Amino acid sequence: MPTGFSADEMQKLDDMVEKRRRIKQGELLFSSGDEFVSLYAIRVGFFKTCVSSEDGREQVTGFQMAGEIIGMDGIVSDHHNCNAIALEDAEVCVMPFSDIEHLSRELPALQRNVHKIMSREIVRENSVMMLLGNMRAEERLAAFLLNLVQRLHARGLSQSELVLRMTREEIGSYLGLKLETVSRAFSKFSEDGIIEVKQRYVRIVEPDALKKIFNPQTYY
Amino acid sequence: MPTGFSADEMQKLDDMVEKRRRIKQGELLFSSGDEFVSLYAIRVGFFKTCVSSEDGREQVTGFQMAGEIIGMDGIVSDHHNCNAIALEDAEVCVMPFSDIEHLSRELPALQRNVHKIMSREIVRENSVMMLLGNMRAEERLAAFLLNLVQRLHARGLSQSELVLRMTREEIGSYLGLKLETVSRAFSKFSEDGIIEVKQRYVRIVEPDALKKIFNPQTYY
DNA sequence: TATTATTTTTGACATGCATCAAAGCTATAA
DNA sequence: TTATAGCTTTGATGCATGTCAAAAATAATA
Repeated sequence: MPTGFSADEMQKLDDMVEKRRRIKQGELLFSSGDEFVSLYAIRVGFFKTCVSSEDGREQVTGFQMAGEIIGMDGIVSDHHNCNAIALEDAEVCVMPFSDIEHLSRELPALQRNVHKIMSREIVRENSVMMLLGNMRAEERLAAFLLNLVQRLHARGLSQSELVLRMTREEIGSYLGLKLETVSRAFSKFSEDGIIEVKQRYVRIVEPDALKKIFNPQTYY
Repeated sequence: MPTGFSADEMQKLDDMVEKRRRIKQGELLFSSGDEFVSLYAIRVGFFKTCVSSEDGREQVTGFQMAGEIIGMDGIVSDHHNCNAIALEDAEVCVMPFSDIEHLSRELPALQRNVHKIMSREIVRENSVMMLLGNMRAEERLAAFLLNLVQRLHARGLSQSELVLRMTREEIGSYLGLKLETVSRAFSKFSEDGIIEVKQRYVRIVEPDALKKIFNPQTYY
């Protein structure tokens, strides 16, 4: 959240985000069909969002970490359109959307922020579409790992080490691959000395090699 | 746009959308990297939006028709993040985003509308992710055709006949398929008597059969 | 009209990933 | 410790879609 607010304005923002909610690993923050009331700012923990078709196929649409906002899918129809599941014990700020709308009429900086957050999600989904539509398995996994460490690094964590919060199956669902294919791609990267993997722990040994796989052209 | 505005408010809305722009077939409304200034409401015509990776692969991220809003990808970074290309001669309303933000502070109904439009785009992209991640070629094409006629029907056009504004290759790019695969799926549907195809013209003979292909479970 | 370019269709073949299966590993509980 | 369940790895095989190629249909241009 940007700064530049007066004390009074800060107070109103604080009031809006005062309510907290804890979600244990495996529990739902919201699910498809729930009435939409609030956006959620993740304080601690890690989530996945997923949609499922009527015949039971599931698509993970994103992984969200601390500092990210979740729930914008619900605005259009006043009902949530996906499930949000905690991949580890988590805590969120509950931000009633009517409060957000009300307050952002007074605070242009907040208004702008809300717009940017939604636009960022649209742009993110655009690049997932590129990934799903055009990339091969190893490119997808490289893109996924690079994106994860980049976001973790932006939160002050390592840019070379990470602990995956999700299973191979969930990664596969996000990347449009089967879990076996994800596992094989991990093994391949490991054999090639690009990463070290031990279950959920991953260390990126050769980030440039990963980037080259993700985007061959830049390194012709 | 919803109603319920006063005469004064309607005037402000009118002022905001007064500027028009014509785009000929094949021309760009905006392209990736352009400074973001305005959203565009399509008055007439048909667009595609696409992103391209540095090594030249292209992904069509959507097809937009009259009455739809385009350009929200630009908000997050103040620069557009995709290309918008007219698939037929088109005309749009230019809506400066600063005006939209300013006015939506006064008009809650407008504010709500802007939020819904962005949320709708997020939800749409979620279902494209499902399509790209989980569905097979014929399911994708069935979903695509059903979505198109549904949107055309909502505009007062036929729910069984349509003229495609895009090539097989563009359909394929949107659906994560090669043009040959799209062509084969069209032929298959045609052989099975589900649709009639003649180049860009398509008539849906058996909508239920299409829905069944799109979503087998509902019809077990 | 003839000519050229673009788009679409169809066939033959190749391949990347899915599927099926089994074993190994890890974590949790008894 | 042993037992159980869940997750991951690896191998063998199959299939849906990609690739390559050529012809047909259509549209654009001279």
